[in-house]
Amino acid sequence: MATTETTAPTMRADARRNRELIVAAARRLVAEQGVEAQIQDVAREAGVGVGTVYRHFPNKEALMGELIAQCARENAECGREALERDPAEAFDWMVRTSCDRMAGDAARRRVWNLATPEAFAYADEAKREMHDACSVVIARAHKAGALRRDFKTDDMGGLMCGLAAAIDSGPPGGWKRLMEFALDGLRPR
Amino acid sequence: MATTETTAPTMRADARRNRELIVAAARRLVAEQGVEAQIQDVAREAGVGVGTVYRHFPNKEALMGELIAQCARENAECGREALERDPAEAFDWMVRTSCDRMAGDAARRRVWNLATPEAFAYADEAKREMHDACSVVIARAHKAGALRRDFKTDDMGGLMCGLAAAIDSGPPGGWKRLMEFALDGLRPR
Amino acid sequence: MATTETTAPTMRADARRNRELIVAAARRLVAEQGVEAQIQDVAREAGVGVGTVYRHFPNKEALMGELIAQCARENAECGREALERDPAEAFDWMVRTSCDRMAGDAARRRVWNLATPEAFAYADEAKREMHDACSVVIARAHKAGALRRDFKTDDMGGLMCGLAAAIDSGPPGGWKRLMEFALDGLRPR
Amino acid sequence: MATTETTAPTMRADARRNRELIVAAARRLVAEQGVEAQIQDVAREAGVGVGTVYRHFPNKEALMGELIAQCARENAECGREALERDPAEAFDWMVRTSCDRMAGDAARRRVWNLATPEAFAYADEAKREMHDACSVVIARAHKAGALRRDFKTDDMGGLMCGLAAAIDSGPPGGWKRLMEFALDGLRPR
DNA sequence: AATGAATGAGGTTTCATTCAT
DNA sequence: AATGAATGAAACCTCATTCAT
Repeated sequence: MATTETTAPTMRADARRNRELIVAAARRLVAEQGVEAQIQDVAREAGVGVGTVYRHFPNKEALMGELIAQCARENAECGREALERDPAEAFDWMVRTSCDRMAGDAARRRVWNLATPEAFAYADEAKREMHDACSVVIARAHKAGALRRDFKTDDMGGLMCGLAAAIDSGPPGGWKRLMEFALDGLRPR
Repeated sequence: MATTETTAPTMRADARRNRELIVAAARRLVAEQGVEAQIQDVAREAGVGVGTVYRHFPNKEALMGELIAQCARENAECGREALERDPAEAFDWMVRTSCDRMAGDAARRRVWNLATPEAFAYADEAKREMHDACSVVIARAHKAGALRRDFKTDDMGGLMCGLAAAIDSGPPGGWKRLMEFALDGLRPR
Repeated sequence: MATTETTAPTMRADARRNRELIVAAARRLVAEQGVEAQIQDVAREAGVGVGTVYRHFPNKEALMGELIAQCARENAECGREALERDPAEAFDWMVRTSCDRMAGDAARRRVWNLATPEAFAYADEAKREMHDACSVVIARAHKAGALRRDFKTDDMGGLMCGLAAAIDSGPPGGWKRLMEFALDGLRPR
Repeated sequence: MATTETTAPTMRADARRNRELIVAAARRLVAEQGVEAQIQDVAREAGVGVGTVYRHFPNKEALMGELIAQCARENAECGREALERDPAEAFDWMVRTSCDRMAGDAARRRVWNLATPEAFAYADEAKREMHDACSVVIARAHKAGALRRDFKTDDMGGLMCGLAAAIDSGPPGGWKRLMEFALDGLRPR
């Protein structure tokens, strides 16, 4: 489960702590400023030197990639949580919960629309994890007759990116209606 | 009537031509590289000097703002075109047509998710124009019973931003199904 | 004669002046500190901004390459001056004069032993010019019986690099005896 | 008699071994990359941590100084070996052998032209050792009439630096002719 | 004694903007 | 009005050195 991109269990305790501080700091700054956030500021916010950031991430793209990976993992977790619910409602719950969490965390939604392709490459494994988790929820929803059969797992990316963008634009809270419209559109006729 | 953002009729013919060349060049580069496109490159692509770019736009944000304004005006135009259609189908036609055009022109969709708030400020008037055009289409669609009454004009921004993001992510053409799902979701139950 | 690496005659007068100031400043600093000399310092020494250095040279290697090219051209010039002398003495004169000039200008000797291969690549044309000038001097010296026939033009590089290194090490002026020993060794037995 | 620069006999066996591993690693890397070689890489190549490098050498210059000292000692050794030969040929043998060994070991020649004065300061004792060994060979060669009387021990440095530079520049093996020219030049007329 | 994570000054390079020509 | 050379703050990244483990 732990990968090279993830906090390795073999890492020294203080190094692991620093790595987490860095990612958390980056996430906070990306929430405020988008991917324009600067490495110097990330370092200061994390309370470490720039060199420490570069010890953990070879360059800025890699750090952004880790942020994407983290958000992807959180979405995957959201999908896994959904598995404990009634298959007829799990898909809606997953989408609503993901949106709620994106609404409460600007980094979590901005990362999808702002990062470069290179940064995305660093998050490949996490994206697969997210994809896998969603595909189970979607399959069950199909079986329960709660989701249009022509909605495929590959559509999830576009859906969530779209909702992320919708949350970021428009007035606060205005996205909720849009999300419900989308969910309505996804239910079998 | 003419504002600083619009091509002033009092402008010398060659100046107006330069302005148009600059905006067109910027649009081409933004399509390729997003807002990271550099002024220097815009100038070269337009066949003018950087100084000329700055004669027409006080800074980069203003140029991006003009791009946003241009795209907003195109969407407004799309709304006005829709008025010539059956009110029951005009809204869907407007959304489908806008998406088609965004799909064929990366600048037209990226500009919404990448520009800074400052850049958006430069496009205020055009946004109002877009808003006005859409609100007529939406009002007629409501009256024709073709659109949920709880979909408001203010939701258009989020909808279009969301669809723009969906087009940019996911496989080519994959957005079409998502768009239809969204339109389905917007029809009265 | 003018190449892209050379001051182009089409360049604006002030730009050409700046370019020359930059190269001269770089040469002074390389004389003092070797290729470790910093671009910031070169800019300050030249009285221009860093950006101006980078407008004229894409990167540090290119600037060092221009220094190498300049020194190579000066050596070529030295070879051409030698052609006005008695072929029996021209080779010795060329070597002695080049060494004298290297001794009086640390950059002119250090550049050969300190620069990276990438920097050398920028000076290819100038090196060819130097090679061509030397080969004429050498051919005439061979014909005049003033130079061992087994000394080839391709040996010039090693000879001059060796003498440059010898000048830089050892006590001031001590290189002169070494140079004369070398010249003695190059005369036919 | 043992100095801080030399492997102290009081050093623990494993410490002495580490010191040797570090110097050997440094030499390998300097052969490849010159003095630009990084301490981090030296440590990895030696199979120790950076801290261990700094336990043995106060700073990078000191490590480079030890490399210079080592090469100087090897040259001194070469001089001592020459003492077992016919005084009439010993000088030539010493020069040829040193060049051969420099040709086969890039570090052994680069160290002379790339190191800083500070690094050289660390190698003072070894340089004296080299100087002493050479002066005996030279004195005997003078007595045997095999070497110009105006070639002094102090010229050895310049000669060897020059030959090192000549080996490094020019085509592989091309230096041999140059070296023989130089030796010819050093024989009494 | 050894390790390697952390530091941060300092390096190269970029690019929005200004201004002399 | 147009040009493009010049500017320099600020970005990213490196690496010799220190220090907690």
